[in-house]
Amino acid sequence: MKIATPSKAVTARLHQDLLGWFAAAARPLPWREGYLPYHVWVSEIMLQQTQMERGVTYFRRWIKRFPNIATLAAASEEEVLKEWEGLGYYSRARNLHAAAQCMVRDFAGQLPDSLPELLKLPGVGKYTARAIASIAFQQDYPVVDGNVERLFARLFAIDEPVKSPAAQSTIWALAEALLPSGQARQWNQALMEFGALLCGRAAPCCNLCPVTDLCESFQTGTAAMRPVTGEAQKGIVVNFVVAVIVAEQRIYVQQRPAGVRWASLWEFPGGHLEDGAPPAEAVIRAVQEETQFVIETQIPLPVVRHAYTKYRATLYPFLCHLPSPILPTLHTAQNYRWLPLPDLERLAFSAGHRQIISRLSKVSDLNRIAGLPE
DNA sequence: GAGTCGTGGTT
DNA sequence: TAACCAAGACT
Repeated sequence: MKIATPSKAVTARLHQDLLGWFAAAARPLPWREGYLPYHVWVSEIMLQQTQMERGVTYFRRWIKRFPNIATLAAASEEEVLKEWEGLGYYSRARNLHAAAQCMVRDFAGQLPDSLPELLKLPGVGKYTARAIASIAFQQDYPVVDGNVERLFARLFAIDEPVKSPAAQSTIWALAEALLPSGQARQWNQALMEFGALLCGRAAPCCNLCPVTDLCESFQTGTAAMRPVTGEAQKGIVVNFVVAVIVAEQRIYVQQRPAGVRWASLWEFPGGHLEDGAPPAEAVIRAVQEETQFVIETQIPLPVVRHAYTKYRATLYPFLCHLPSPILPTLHTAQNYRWLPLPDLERLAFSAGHRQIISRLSKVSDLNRIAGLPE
């Protein structure tokens, strides 16, 4: 598709109205208080595929725990993942950690300020590198995120899927052409903020929009049909059995290996549950295969639903214990621990397993079996 | 370049 | 409820 470069008059109107709107309506986000490069970088990584409100919550906690690049670089991976717990896409946290160590090693503990150097950092791609260069360092680079895609799809009536290579090429070219030199920090944020607050996905606030006279979708009544998206993806239903094994008042947890989903996070053992198979029997087999423990009793715990990426999982957790009074030792490459229930708070679990833990404290049988106070 | 990487909110 | 998706990156 071919979209004409906006005229000088249209460009000037957009600059005036969107920058003016942003000056009045910008949310007071924490990283906007001083635009410290470290703050801008962390916020951009956290906000990837993440809603603003959650991002801000995690950001405040993160900055308290890791106030600067040096403290982040010096932290352990386990500490980093614990701070990230619940936010998802955990490679972002590992990349943040690795990039901080890279900055200490190669850039005197500072964020590099050139686009090519930023692009070399793990976890920093086309969007994030330009966001940091423009917002933190006030360099003239445009950004295209989901907000800009949606806003441009409406303003310029882009009628093919915005994620398609052709549309991406068009949108980036428009972003280049529209960028007001010397104002990239405010302009890029203005586009994204406008997309988030006024030109949202579900309900574009056209009645409040200052540029409806320039908006091709508004003029043709197609704003609600933009942006065009690709094929819908169906969720895949999966079921798992999970064993909370208690012995000598401690609970068995193991660390997931590198390179898999939830890498380096902690979990309870278990396995896939075949359709129609009895969960109480499956959990015995799954635990024996994974740990060689032979579980003696299984008490069903509340079922947990956990959706992640394209999967919709149902977890069938069981409270289990071992016949032997001695904590078994494992000879596996996998890291594992036997811990009292309160100590599980210090480890990072996936959201599904964290849900199981949060319900454990309410299970009186656990208190009895584990010998904890009722 | 299509698939994969989480999670909670919204519709 | 099932599907969509929110300041994407990586393979």
